[in-house]
Amino acid sequence: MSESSDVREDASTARALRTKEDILRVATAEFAANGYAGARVDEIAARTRTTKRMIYYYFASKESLYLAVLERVYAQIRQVERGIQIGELAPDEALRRIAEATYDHHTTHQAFIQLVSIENIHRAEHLKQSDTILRENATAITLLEEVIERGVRAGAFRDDVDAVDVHMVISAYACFHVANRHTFAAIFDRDMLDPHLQDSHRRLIGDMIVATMTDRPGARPPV
Amino acid sequence: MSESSDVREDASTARALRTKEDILRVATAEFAANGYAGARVDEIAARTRTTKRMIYYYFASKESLYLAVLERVYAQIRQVERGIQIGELAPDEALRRIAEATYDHHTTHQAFIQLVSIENIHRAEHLKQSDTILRENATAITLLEEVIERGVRAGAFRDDVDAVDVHMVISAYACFHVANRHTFAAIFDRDMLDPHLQDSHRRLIGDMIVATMTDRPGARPPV
DNA sequence: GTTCGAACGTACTAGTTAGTACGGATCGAG
DNA sequence: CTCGATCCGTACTAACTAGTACGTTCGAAC
Repeated sequence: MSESSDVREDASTARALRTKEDILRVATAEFAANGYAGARVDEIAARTRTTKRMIYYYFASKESLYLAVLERVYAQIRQVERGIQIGELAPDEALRRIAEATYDHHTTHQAFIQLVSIENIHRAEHLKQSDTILRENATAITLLEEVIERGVRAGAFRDDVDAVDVHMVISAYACFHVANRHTFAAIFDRDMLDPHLQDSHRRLIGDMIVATMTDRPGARPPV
Repeated sequence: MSESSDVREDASTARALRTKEDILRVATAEFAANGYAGARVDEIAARTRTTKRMIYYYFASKESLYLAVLERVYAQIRQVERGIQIGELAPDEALRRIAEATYDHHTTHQAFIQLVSIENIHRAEHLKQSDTILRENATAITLLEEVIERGVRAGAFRDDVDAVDVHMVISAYACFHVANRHTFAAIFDRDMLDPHLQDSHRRLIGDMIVATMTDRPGARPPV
């Protein structure tokens, strides 16, 4: 019985999965583009190949749909973070690689950054409901901890800046490029995501984090 | 006629100004807390000492009110930027002072950062309507240009990072503390605005920008 | 071929929200 | 006093939007 039921479910589930994925893809774009309150369930439905009824069939409510969208994009960045290979790199080059991987992820996943901005406007009240995100998404830190530990032990890195601080600095830089792109471009007439600037901007965050960690503040000669 | 009318207007205007300021103050908090679409005009009205009718009397529409709020907070940061005194400071110390002033402004004006985030979600479409903001708010750059020029001429600063880049780095760091506070705290269990961290976080952005500008990338010995 | 449950579509509702019609208060001017 | 302009409050509406009632299709199992 369970076998036959599984077979039927497998077939149904395949269609259902496609439908759900279709909804999530469209919903991600709609929420990212308009915010939680500004997003329209009718608009999401219109852009899928299914109907609003199906959205509520699979996701129960606008809020649950939003949460599913959030978990999906956080799962994607977890994948990227786990895929960073630092191998035998020296601590400074490892830091640079981590910074560049974060920069590349954020600039190529703009919906993620927009959703994080939106979530912060709402004081992370939805994100706090997701055990998965809270449990799994701090893993970026363990890699950084190991690298920094190596650098400090070798006497190359300052020891008063920890892994969470470094992650904060890198994230801040990469997030800003995407999150504040439009106001920055309007006021300073420079598109931070202009492909012509991409290489130098990727290099800059590496320079910054390495220069900061290898510098001895106070021991520098005056300019 | 114009004189008497002015006198009457002065009296009326005083009351009117108080009412308008009251509305703007409350609207700033409401928009910052809930986003543009999530903000409720009725809620703003309820929190002022006046009524919804007055909001439409003075500001015509929800969108115009939002724009007025935006212009007000941008005017405030202009004031702070113009008040930064670098006097005879050496370029590196001047950079540090500018970074710390930006950091202090952003951490003490969280509504400003939230409104900028919201405005970016909406692709800066409202901000682009404000000639004042577009014309006046790039002035932060001129001070930085002068300082960097001095540092480069003295051979102390690298010359491939310009004033807009430096402003971007400083803003990114300061904005992130406020804008992403809630998701960061939820995931990494660290409140970036914790008063106990304030001093070291203020120092870190100074360290970073000075270390980056005084460093010669590539000329550093390997770790 | 009938049954059963999962997947789906149409048409609707209840509640909310931006915006307004209309009338009233206030106050200086003449 | 009373006129007129500015300032203000109450009560309403038109439009929108999340969510649902109800019916249909489809495919596998027996």
